[in-house]
Amino acid sequence: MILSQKRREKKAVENLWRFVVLTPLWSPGRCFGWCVLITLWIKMVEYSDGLGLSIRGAQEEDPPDPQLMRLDNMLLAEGVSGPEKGGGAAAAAAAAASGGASDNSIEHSDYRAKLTQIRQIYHTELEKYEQACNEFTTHVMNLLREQSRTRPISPKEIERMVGIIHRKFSSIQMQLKQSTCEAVMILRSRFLDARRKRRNFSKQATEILNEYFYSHLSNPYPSEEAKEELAKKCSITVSQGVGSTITVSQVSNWFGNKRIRYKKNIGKFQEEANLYAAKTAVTAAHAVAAAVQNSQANSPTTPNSGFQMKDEEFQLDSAESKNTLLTNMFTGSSGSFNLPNSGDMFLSMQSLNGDSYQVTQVGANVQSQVDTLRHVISQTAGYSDGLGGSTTYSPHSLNTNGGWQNATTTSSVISLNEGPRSVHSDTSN
DNA sequence: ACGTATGATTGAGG
DNA sequence: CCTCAATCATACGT
Repeated sequence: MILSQKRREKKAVENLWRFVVLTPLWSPGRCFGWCVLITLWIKMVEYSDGLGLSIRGAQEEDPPDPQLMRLDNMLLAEGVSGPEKGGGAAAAAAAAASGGASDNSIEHSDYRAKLTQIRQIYHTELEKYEQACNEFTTHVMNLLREQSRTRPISPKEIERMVGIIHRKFSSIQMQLKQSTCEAVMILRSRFLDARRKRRNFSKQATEILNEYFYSHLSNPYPSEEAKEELAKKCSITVSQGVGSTITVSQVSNWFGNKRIRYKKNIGKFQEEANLYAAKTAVTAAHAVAAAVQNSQANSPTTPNSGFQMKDEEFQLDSAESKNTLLTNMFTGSSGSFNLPNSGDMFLSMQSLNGDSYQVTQVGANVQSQVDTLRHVISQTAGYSDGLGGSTTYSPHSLNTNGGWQNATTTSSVISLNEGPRSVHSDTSN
């Protein structure tokens, strides 16, 4: 019941929004229309007065309209009708006051720009109305003066006319203020309700986040610092996108969604996992290659014939080719990955269909790099090394086995618990 | 136009 | 506060 009502309200607001957006707020046509109306009306009053008729009562004093006060207050609060500081500083202040100070500044700059636009329109229109009011007043005064030659016109009558005109114009002003208020409210709802303007993160940002996720698949709970760093990295790398700074809470949201969705069906994400594992593997491979070359200088017995992997080779589209590539890479089909067996490791490789396994023995002298490479092999994630990541945030739901997900996975996860020392690959240094 | 992907929100539970 | 789970609302690809 409550929910449906909520939805109805939402719909109503949406409809209102649509209406207002589709209706030009301060169209010249509207202004002109009002002016024409007023002219006609004044002429009518004039005429009726000339005939000695009275088409309206003479209530002179307006009590201060509470609604107008409200509108004024709101406009003042929003920084629309405030003192005119250059560049809409009041609007900026309003924007800063309404949200986090410097959190998503780019969004707010957009908001500010729109607000200043509204503000400008408001002020120009207000000025125009003022001017029109004055013009009308003088015009009517002239008319009355002319009429005073033919008939006596009391000062009270003039005063009354002026009062009428001013009232009329103030009602128009109220219209303007109302429209402005509506526009501001809509602007707020559009810009401050993040849900309404959901934007996908940039490719690079998701890449970074995915990279972190898949390289910390065993415990994808970034600490606060890690989140901050990720957020920073994402917003830095997003140089070309139309400003989407990613906040820490967005990173949290992202990881929350990712965990849930990854867990929901791992199969769907295997390809992605492979991809990102490959990516980290490539970077690690470069490091390994460098290490190999270094070691080659020391020990010339190490062959280095075929390990000239380029990044572009991983830009293949089909998962199969990626997988074969990886397989080749690790089975050493090019006859290259023969490092001195300083640290023995048995890595099992699960191909994408999950049936055929290839076991290859890889020895590496760089433990951390091997740990990175491990993710290529265990794309379904080593949930088993829960004791990794000593600094990572430990969630409440982390069970004693160390896995962040319950044992509901259907896939045959190959656990490779290589030891207590699980160095998390940290590509960011 | 429709289905999927995805960021954000909500509410429960700790 | 956090996370998870469900859900919403929009983006985006077809």
